Amino acid sequence: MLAIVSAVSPRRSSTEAGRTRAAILARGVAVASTEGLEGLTIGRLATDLGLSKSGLLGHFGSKESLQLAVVDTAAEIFFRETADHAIGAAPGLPRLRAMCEAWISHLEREVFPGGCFFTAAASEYDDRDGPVRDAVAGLVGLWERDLRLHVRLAVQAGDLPAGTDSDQVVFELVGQMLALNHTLRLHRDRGGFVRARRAMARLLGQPEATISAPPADAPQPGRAPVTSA
Amino acid sequence: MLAIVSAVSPRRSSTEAGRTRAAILARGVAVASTEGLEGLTIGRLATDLGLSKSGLLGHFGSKESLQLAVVDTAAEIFFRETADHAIGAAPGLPRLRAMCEAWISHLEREVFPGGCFFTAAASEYDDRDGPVRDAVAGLVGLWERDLRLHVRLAVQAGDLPAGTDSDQVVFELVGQMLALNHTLRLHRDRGGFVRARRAMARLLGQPEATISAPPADAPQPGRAPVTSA
DNA sequence: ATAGCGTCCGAACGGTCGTACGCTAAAGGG
DNA sequence: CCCTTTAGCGTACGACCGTTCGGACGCTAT
Repeated sequence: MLAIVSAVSPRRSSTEAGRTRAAILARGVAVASTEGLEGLTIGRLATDLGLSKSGLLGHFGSKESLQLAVVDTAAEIFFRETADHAIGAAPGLPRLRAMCEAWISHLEREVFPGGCFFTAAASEYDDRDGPVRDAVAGLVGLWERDLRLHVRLAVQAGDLPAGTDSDQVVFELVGQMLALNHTLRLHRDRGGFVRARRAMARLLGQPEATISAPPADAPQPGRAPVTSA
Repeated sequence: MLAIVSAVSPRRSSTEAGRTRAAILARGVAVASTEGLEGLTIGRLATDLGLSKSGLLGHFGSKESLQLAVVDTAAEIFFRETADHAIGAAPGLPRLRAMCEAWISHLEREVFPGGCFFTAAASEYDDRDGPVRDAVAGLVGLWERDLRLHVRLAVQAGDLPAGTDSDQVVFELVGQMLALNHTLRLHRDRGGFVRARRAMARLLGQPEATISAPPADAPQPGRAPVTSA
C-alpha cells in the first residue's frame, strides 16, 4: 500500500527543492492535523517556514495539489506508524491485535499533533466532493480493508468464531478508534486509552484467553460484560 | 437540560426580528452541519436568506455570537430529536436503549443535512480554544452524562451486570455512534445502520433476551460474539 | 403631527485568501 | 565562457472575509 500511497509524491529529497518540499509537507501535515486541511493556508505555511507565498506555491502549483500532497505524506506517516508496526505479527488475529494496538499507540506517541490525521480529515471532507475527499476516503478505506482482511484470516484460522461478520467487526473496531480520538481531543481525557484497549480486547478476545481457549462458544473467553477491573 | 440549552437564545419568535433571527439560525444550523461552523460565512448566509450582511449581523453582533447561537439552536434540535424521544421509556436500560435508538434514527431521519451536528462540530473544534469549543464540549458532555446516568440506573436495577463500568459503556456506545456517522458520511454506506443497531444490542443486551434473562452472568444474554445473522 | 425606536440596507473599511507574472541569483553541463 | 535550468522572491490582482457606520423605512405612542 505504501507504493500506492507514495506514487504521487516524488521520492527525491536529495535535491534542494526536494528538501524544501519535504519541509513544507512535514509542517503542512502538522498544521493540517490540528487546524484542518482547509485551515492550512499558503501564507501561514510560508511564513512558518521562512518562505514567500509564491516560493512555496511554486512547488505544488495550486492549493489543492498541496493538500493532496499533504494527505499523501500523512498517509505515509500513518501507515508507517500503524500497519508497518504490525507486520511482525502473524497474519490473522495476532496481526489484527497488533494493528489496533499500533493505532492506539500512534495516538499515545502523538505521531500527529492533532490526533489521528485521517479521522479529522474524514470529518472535514465527508460532505464535500472532489479529489481531496476521494483521496481521504480511499486511504481510510485502505486501512479498513486491511483490518477486514485480517479479521477474515482470523476466522479462517479459527481464532475468531466461525460465521463472524468481518464488516461488523471492522465497524466496531473503527468505532472504538473514533471514540478514543474523540475522548482524547474533545474531552482531553487520557483515560480513553485504557477504555479503548479494553474495548478492543473484548471485541477480539483477551490476548491470553482466546489464544488458549477453544474457538467457538464454551466459556466465552473475553466476551465478559463490561466490568470494572 | 433544555432550560440550560435555550438559556442563551431568546424564545420570542413572535416579533419580526425574532422570526428573522429564527430563519437565520435554521439556515445556519443546516449550513454548519455540512460545511462546518467555520465554513458558515455571514455573506453566504445573508445571500441565502435575501438579507444584507449588516442586516444579518445586526441580530448577533459578531460571528462568534452567531456561531454560539447556531450551536445552541442545534442543541435544541438535537435533544428534541434524541433524548426527548426517549423520555417515554422508563429510566435505566429501557431509556438507554431508547436514547441510542433515537440517536441512530435521527441520522436516518436526516435531522441535520450533514449528519450528526455535534460529531462534526466536535471534530472541527476539538483542537481549538474559546467559547465555541467550550459550548460544543459542554453539550456533548451533557449527552454523554445523560447516557451514563441511565447506565448506572440500569446497573442498579439489575438490567446490566453488577460492577459494570458506566464510563466504559458510554465510551463504547459513543464509539458506535461515531462509527455510524463515519460510515454514512465518508463511505456513504447505509449498511451502517444495521451494524450500529447490532453493536448497540450487543453492548446493552438483546432487547428480548436481557429483559427476560437473569441479571448477572449465566447464559450471557446479548454478549454473543459478532456473528452474521 | 411628530418624535422615537426597531429593522434592515448600502457602502466602505482593513485584512487575508489563492493565484499569476516577472524577476534574480545560483548551479551546472556543453 | 555562455546558456539553460532550477529555486525562490516581490509585487500585484481580484475575491471574499468580518466588521463598522450612517441612513432609510415603517410602526407605535405621544
